[in-house]
Amino acid sequence: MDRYNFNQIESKWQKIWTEEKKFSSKLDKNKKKFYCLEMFPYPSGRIHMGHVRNYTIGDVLARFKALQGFNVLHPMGWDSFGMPAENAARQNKLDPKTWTENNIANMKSQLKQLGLSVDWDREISTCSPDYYKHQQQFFLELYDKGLVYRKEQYVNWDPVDQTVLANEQVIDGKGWRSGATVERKKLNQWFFNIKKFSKELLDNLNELPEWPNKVKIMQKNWIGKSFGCEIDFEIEKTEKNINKIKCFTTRPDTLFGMSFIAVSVDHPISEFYKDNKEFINFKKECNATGTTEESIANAEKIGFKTDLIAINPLDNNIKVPVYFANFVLMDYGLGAVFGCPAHDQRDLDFAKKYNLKITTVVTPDKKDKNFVVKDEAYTGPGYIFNSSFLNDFKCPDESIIKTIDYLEKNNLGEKKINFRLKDWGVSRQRYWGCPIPIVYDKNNNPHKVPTEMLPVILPKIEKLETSGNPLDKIEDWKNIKIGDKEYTRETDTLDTFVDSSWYFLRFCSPKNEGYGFDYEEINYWMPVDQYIGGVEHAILHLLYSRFFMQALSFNNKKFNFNEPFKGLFTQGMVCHETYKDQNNNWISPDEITTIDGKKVLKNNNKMEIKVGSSESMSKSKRNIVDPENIINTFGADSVRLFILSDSPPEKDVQWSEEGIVSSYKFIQKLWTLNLKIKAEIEKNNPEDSSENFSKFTNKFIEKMSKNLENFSYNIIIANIHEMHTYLANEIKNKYKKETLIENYKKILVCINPIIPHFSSECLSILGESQKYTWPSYDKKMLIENEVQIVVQINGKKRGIIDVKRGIEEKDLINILKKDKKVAKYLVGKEIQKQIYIKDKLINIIV
RNA sequence: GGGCGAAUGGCGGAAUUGGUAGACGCGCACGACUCAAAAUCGUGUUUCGCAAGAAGUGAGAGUUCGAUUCUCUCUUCGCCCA
Repeated sequence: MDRYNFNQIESKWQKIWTEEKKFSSKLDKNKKKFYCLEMFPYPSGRIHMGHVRNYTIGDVLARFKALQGFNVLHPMGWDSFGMPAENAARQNKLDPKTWTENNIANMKSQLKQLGLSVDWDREISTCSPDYYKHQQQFFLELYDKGLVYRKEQYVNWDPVDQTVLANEQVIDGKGWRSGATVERKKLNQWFFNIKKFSKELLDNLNELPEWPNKVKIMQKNWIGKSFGCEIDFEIEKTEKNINKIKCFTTRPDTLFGMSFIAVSVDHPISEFYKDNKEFINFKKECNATGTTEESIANAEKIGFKTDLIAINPLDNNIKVPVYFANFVLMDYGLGAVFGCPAHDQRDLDFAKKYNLKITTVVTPDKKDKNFVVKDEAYTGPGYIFNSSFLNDFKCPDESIIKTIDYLEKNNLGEKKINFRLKDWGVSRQRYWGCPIPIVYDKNNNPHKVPTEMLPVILPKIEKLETSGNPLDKIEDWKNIKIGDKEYTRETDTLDTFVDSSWYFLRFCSPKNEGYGFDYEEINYWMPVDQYIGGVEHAILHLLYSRFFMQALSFNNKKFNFNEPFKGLFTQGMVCHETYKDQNNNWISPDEITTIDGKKVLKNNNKMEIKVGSSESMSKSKRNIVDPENIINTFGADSVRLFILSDSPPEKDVQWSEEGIVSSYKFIQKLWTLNLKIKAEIEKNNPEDSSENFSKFTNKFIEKMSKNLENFSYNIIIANIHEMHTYLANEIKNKYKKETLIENYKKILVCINPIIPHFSSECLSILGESQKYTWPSYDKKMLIENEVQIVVQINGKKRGIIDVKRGIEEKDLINILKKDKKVAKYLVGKEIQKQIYIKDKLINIIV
């Protein structure tokens, strides 16, 4: 019998789709649109299984929606700026542009082999001036709106390489390349004022019901709304002319337990200590720890005692020292907090180290007025005591409100909502990124690059040095005359997260010249109906994109949507077993073969392999399977089928040899079935009773429709297996030609989103052009006349009986009394109670 | 330390609003075809038991006629934040 030649058939259909521009999309207001978007890839050179999974999930949905009659937008592009290109350039002496372009060409052909229904006419690449010129325009637009500003900010500084490091380049406090201890250094950098939209970004999460809860919670925590108040602490007179320190706190009710004030080393009052040698050393010590929140949290809490004394506004007799402390950050709240050691572990650690007073003011038990905190801060609920007028208030809810009321009435402080979210630093001291369209005059004042001089093109670079900021060294690019005035360019480039914060808008009108997008197009296509990608972008990328929409629509009423992604789906990772040889070296799956059920080294000595746990594919563990090899061996449809089959898409999936082989075999089986059906059609049987077949087809369509909507793709594969088993048997019943064609066509359309090449081929054999649409099903036909009723005696299953739909309880009992299997449990017993769920189940209590 | 989620055969995983636990696949076993193997096809496969039957969804309790599903306590694992 003929084998299914996937090679020939898949390339045939891919060619047809390309030539017919089957997936090109146009604005059409008479049609309902569906914007299906997967997170675009970084062009690293080769696609990996994670891409295969991501884009298969999206493609299934895009094809399904297209069959349902939606006007589908399903674009693809390249997130093509970023550090790997620079690193590769240094290693391979190839410039980042060429390296990136080669990679894109390569990955594009790999993606095309998967048979994705992508509109390639809309392809974009963020490193192309056609793209980033609009980004520069947006930057200036935001600048004009006051949403971009420049300020000094700490960065991770590698003193050997003379370069700024990203957080992930800092390993155990050392530079990843030089190994030098990383320092904190202040640099002038550009910021997007994302904090301004904290409230909107938080509140709008409620308008995103199609987002996973998990992601919404992560964003909520990241934005970090906290309710509290700002309190003015009077400072006792010194020669320093400091009258007050303002602190933010969420626990004003513990004010009577206060024993110190801690301020950031960058707090304005540090000006008064800038000549103090000990303070300078202390500040240096603080800066020696990295800039991540984690490193600061894990660092030992240290303080520098000032000569200042603060007075408790609720009780002027309580006077406490003021410290500079390493755990207070200037960019959170006001850069100053008061310490209440009894009810905050960090404050307690600090107080013990510096021998400060510990006053307990919250007791878990209202009657226990002797409760004393010693080694562990008490942060739970309870009642206030030792606190004058606050005594006996319930803590925290009641007591906090009462304290704030008091402070406000007496002008000592005010209620305040604070957000943890920090402004987005977008400057990167890198070459391979979007140039920032700013120039500086001789006094170092920033100016916008005039619109007519955009884009600021990234200059070609001959050789990338290992140290310093590359653009800073290209003198003839850096120095520029505008009119007759001389300027120097901004030599930092934009964070690549900026590139991906608006690409979904560009896809709507990728060739629009004057502006980043066309309003008519985006107002038709946006928002993205279904966005699909890895959960690792749950916070930054998604939050930045949401911010970008806020920023663009700030003082601009031309948008008819305000959130970019209506639906979000986060898929799981692709995992594989890990292997080690006897010497504990990682072994790649390619080097392994199975003999007598044991995994051994293929080539050398047939040495036995240790099989480890399944983990996400990574270079370091060598458990990577290359998609291109797999597609060439088994075909795209087999790969699509397998990557969807074993786990629900939102969970991790384990790649396995057996699995892909089994998918490949299944496609062969489907082909064999197809040939049998074809033969049966040709027989032209005279008559049949087609009711059962139609019922099956109806049910199949219903299941496929439902499971496609719900992303239950793994169940869909099971449904297709069941369909195969059913049809392989059913076609023996000599159906008429018309019956066979009608039902089989519908079934083939249903499997089209999953295995499009196979389905298209079979449909075309049946004479179908490509104009087919998603079949509808008849709800009436889903109802069976015969139903199976589960019979339980005392809650235990004792049998199943077939009866007519809609049978009455009395009649059912009578039948049961005669039923061999069930009757023996009823003989000589009295029925106390019976529960009947119509057409489903009866439970008899005896 | 806090938040979120998960735990079901040898394995991946199914199971509407609480109503037949183990769909489908992998693996394994047996059989057919074959000189033989591969491929293919068929049958079986939660555990204990010859069987009748009993037990069974991480552990323990609870609600219920009935719990994988709801509630509480605990254990382990994963992710995020600190």
